[in-house]
Amino acid sequence: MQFMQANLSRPSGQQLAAWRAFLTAHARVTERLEHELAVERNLPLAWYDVLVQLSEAPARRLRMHDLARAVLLSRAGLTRLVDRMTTAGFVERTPCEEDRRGTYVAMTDEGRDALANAAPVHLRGIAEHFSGLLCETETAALEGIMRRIVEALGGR
Amino acid sequence: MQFMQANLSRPSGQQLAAWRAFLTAHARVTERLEHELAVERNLPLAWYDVLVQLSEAPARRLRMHDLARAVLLSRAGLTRLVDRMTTAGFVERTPCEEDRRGTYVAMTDEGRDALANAAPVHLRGIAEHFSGLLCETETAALEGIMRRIVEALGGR
DNA sequence: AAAGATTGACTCGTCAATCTTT
DNA sequence: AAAGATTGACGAGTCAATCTTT
Repeated sequence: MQFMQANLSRPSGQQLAAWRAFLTAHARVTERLEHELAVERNLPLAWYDVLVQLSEAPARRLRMHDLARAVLLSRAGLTRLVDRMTTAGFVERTPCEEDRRGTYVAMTDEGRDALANAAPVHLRGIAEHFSGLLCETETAALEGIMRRIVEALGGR
Repeated sequence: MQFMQANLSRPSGQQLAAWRAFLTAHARVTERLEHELAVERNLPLAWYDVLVQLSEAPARRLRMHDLARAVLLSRAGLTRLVDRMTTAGFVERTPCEEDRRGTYVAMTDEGRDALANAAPVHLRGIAEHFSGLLCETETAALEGIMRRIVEALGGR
């Protein structure tokens, strides 16, 4: 049955084309969304992402470790990002009473406002450059494929 | 007919889920491929990308401007990248005779060898973490969707 | 010893300004 | 004046080492 086996170590031309299209689409869309948010609301996408994660967390706060996982950033990288966002007044650190090794990052009211202000721009961008281009079937199929890829990598 | 219109400025929950899955899948797959190439061949993905672009170009060379477009990097960023790759002996700059403002970047034999050495690792990674997880129909559908997205953004 | 977080040194990429050629 | 490319100053992220708490 060897002849029926897909080649596991060499993507076909068609498969490579899909891979490249995937990379290009991601790069173009994210750079566009990044640009729109920067120009219209003066907010980096990474900041927006942090604010979203905090807004969805219980009590609007998360520990550094959990926040780092959520935003796909190393712990060291997140420390710097939170430094900047603290200076800007969007978040604040509070010591973690039950485990004093930890630190909570909590969204301030100012951070809440910044998120509310930026969300329409970002959501409009997603609709315009991504989800608005797919029909319902495609959206569902795409999500399934992407989840499968994440899970195959041990997607926590 | 207003009630039949999709909401163009607010993605639905399903659409947002697809968007997030897309972002996560991209981040996880590229970080894995980057890591495999770094560990097994000591080659950054950006270097690999430059070598691939040059290998596909006529006479194995491209002008900085065209190379920058191909690898999704600013011109300034590419200047630094080519500096490093020149030091490593993988590419070399040659002045452009017909338009002396320009500079050609050409792949050296050493660069050719590095690419040949790294390609199996990278292609195996793509097969294992991406294309091997999709059936033929899905691959074609995905490519179509991604191309549509790129084109909607004015996909040069 | 191990986990959570931070810091220092370093790498990489970007913007704005500059230089050369057209 | 405009295009191609490079440079300086800077912003941002990573690794390894460090500090504190468990």
